[in-house]
Amino acid sequence: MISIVKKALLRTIEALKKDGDEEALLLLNDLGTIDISLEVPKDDKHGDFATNLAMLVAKKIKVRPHDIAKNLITQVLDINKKEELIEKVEIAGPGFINFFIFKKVYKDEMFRILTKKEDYGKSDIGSEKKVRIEFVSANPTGPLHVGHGRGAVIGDVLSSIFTFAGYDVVREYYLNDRGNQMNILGRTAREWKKALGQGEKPAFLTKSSEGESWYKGAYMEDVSQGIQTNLEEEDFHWGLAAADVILEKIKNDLAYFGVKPFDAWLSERHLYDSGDVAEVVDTLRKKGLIIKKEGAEWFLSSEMGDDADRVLKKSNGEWTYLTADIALHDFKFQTGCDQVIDIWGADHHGYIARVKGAVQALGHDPKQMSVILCQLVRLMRSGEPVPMSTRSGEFIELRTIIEEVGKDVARFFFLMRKVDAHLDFDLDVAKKQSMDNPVYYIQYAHARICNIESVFDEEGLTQSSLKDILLEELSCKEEVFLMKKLSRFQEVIEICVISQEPYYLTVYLREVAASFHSFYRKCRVITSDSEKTQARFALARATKHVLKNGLEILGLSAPLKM
RNA sequence: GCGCCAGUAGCUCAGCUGGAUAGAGCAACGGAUUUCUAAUCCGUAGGUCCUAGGUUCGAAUCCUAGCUGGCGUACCA
Repeated sequence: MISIVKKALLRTIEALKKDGDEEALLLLNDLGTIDISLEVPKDDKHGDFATNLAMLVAKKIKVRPHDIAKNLITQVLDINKKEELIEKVEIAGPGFINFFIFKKVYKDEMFRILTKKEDYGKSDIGSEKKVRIEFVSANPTGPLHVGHGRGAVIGDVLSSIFTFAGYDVVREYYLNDRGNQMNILGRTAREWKKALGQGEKPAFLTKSSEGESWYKGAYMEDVSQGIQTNLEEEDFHWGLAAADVILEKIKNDLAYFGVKPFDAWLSERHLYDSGDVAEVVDTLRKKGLIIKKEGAEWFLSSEMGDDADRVLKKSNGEWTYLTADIALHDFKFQTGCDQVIDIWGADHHGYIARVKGAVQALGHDPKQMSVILCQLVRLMRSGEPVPMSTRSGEFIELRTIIEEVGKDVARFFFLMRKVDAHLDFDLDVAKKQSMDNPVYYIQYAHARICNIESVFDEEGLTQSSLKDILLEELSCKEEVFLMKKLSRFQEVIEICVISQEPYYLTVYLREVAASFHSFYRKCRVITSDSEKTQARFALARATKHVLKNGLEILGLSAPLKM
């Protein structure tokens, strides 16, 4: 929708260029550097779209904005009048250009919705492009908790949005399945097994264990029961066995949360076994980016924009996690994708510079890699934060939260703030069925439309074909507003892709629902006036498609009844 | 010390790349239901946009300094 107007503007500028107008040429040159911005004004007196183009250009070429705007709009009108797109253009305020679109354009868009249905809003901005999105990647040493939930939903929804926008998306999960934590996990599991054999709890739970690490969570009891490994086996094998059990649980919890299945499970252990790690270290060494110092091997990441060098190989001969992460990202780029997106918790932000530095050092374009940092989540109950720590085992599982408030509410809570905003997950609010909980508001709009449809059928009515629906029947403020709102769906999807931020879709769906509820109260759909009924019914059904497509992307149910 | 995120209505937060009179929900107050679902709608009230400077036609938005809160800054994972 918005792109149609933008194209009209660009065509106008092209036409100006052909006229050889000197001023226009200057303008055109500047437009190379200025991105044409078209916004939907808050006040509809300012038209359907507005641009501040003239003011931006005026600044550069020192001509009065008003003159530039005037020049532009005569051309715009000339060129676009016959297309029945732009009805009127005005100059307002300090130099805004306001565009008024023919109402028919919105009606056409409504018909497009009714024709395309579940495909409406799909975009081709991602066609021929491949993107890898890594998310969750929680260590297989414990169940998912609330913080993982946010990353899981953001990654899941972002993947869906990219898919909807035409991208070839690989959803991936990276598994830290080696290293010391596997030993600790294995040791913990075996102690549990031993203790349970004697009908006791393991000793490390009660006595203070100086210098020894354990996973103290109660879940380890169940985990160890699911393991059939011989007690004589070493810690690491116990660790792998335990990790398998835990990973199974993680997968179950993710499915329960409505996260679509992952396309790729990447294993840290595999990166070592395949020789990938040795290879990237070798490459970096050949480039002179690895030095020995204080008994360890350091990656000179400070030469690649990081603020310090980082250890790859510790003085005890073990590799750090960063080393495998470098190999991991090298692998991602080797698969030939256009974009690599990682979703991490905000507590990992110090990691970005060193991984990007390594990516660059290995000859890839760091601009093709982006890291989305999810700010941390604070779980609140009765106005108090609930304390959490994975190691000590004091935390609330994601599954518990979903059981308590429901999948839709839990997902929506994570989606209703921007990813970089701190989030308080208030359990008391989540359980209320009020406007603190807007997921119901959106779903209710959908359910209402479904109900209208069944009444429509019960009354024995049949839908007219689209060409017989009269635009004039949709003329009140609420109807027009809703039509305009619906027509922005695809644009919103594209904004979500560009900003890598699913949040805008939730805001948009809430606006669609609000526009619908206002329309519903003001305009009765099924009446004795059959032409009005047909027109309004078409509008309601179009609304349903947009709501349903949006809810589907967010992984929320679209109930027929509430 | 350094870095990241934040500070906007009583509460929770929007405010997109600098734009027109700073918005929404909750809470408060007043109204709407013989009607396709009131989990709804309409209205009223509510503001030192943390502070101080700066940039310009124009700043909640950008820059600088400071204050407050959260997180990070490991040869942890």
